[in-house]
Amino acid sequence: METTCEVPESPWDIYLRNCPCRDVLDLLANKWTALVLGALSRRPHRFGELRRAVGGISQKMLTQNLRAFERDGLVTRTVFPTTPPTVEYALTERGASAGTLLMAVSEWSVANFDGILESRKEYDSRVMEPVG
Amino acid sequence: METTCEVPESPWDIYLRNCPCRDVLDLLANKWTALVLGALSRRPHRFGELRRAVGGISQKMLTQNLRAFERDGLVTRTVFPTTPPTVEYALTERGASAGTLLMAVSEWSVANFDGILESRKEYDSRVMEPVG
DNA sequence: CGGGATCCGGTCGGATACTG
DNA sequence: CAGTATCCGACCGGATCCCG
Repeated sequence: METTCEVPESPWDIYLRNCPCRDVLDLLANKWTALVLGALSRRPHRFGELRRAVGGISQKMLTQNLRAFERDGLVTRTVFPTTPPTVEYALTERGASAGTLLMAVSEWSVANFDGILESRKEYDSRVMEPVG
Repeated sequence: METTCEVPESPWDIYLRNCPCRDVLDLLANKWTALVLGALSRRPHRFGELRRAVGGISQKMLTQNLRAFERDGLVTRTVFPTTPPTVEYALTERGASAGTLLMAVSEWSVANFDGILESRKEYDSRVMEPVG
């Protein structure tokens, strides 16, 4: 009874141009993935609830992401036959591990934002000024 | 003289629609970011060397990424006045911490690829078959 | 409420050609 | 070698309308 501890090494090399794993990396490296999985990491959400949690995401993109996540076994979609319909999205075990990883990325973005802003200011003044 | 240990909590909330931190998250959640920073995590690279290390990346995208990384203080760009010119890209401390994070994401993609493929097969047969 | 379908502009990103 | 510049197609993603 272990988790994903026993994956020694796959034959896949993600640095190779046609490695099929790129699909997965592209899914994770998506504009909304980190935020959606991050929100679901806290607790299961209903559709509209999730839409409100992730500020700025459109209904289309949320649907598209959730479908992809469901297909890849990252989230489960449960429909309760109420009126109006209630649909709950929750992370699978696999989705939870991805969520943990990506929440770290989100947190890194927040924690390093101020420093990055300063780097940008310094870079821009270095590149733009001389020519003036 | 501390590193980034003392960042208790920024006033930023990345789940808010107009949070400027989204810029940073978008940079990390880019198609090539994880692979480029991952390659640079091993050791500094010259341009062409890096291009070959990250299979499939075009010269344009590599340049674009490296410029953005340099601007945000993730990599340094060092030019040696040789003929032909030698340019070396290396991670800063900030870039190294981002690289560590993103390498975990790459490794997750590889480690979970097989399981995800099975999920897809099962999902597709469940969704496509019934209608025939 | 939880979507599907469609239209459409903007940007991503590859291919190519040229420079020092 | 290490780029810059340009063209251009693909698709990303928002807005809108509609349905059960």
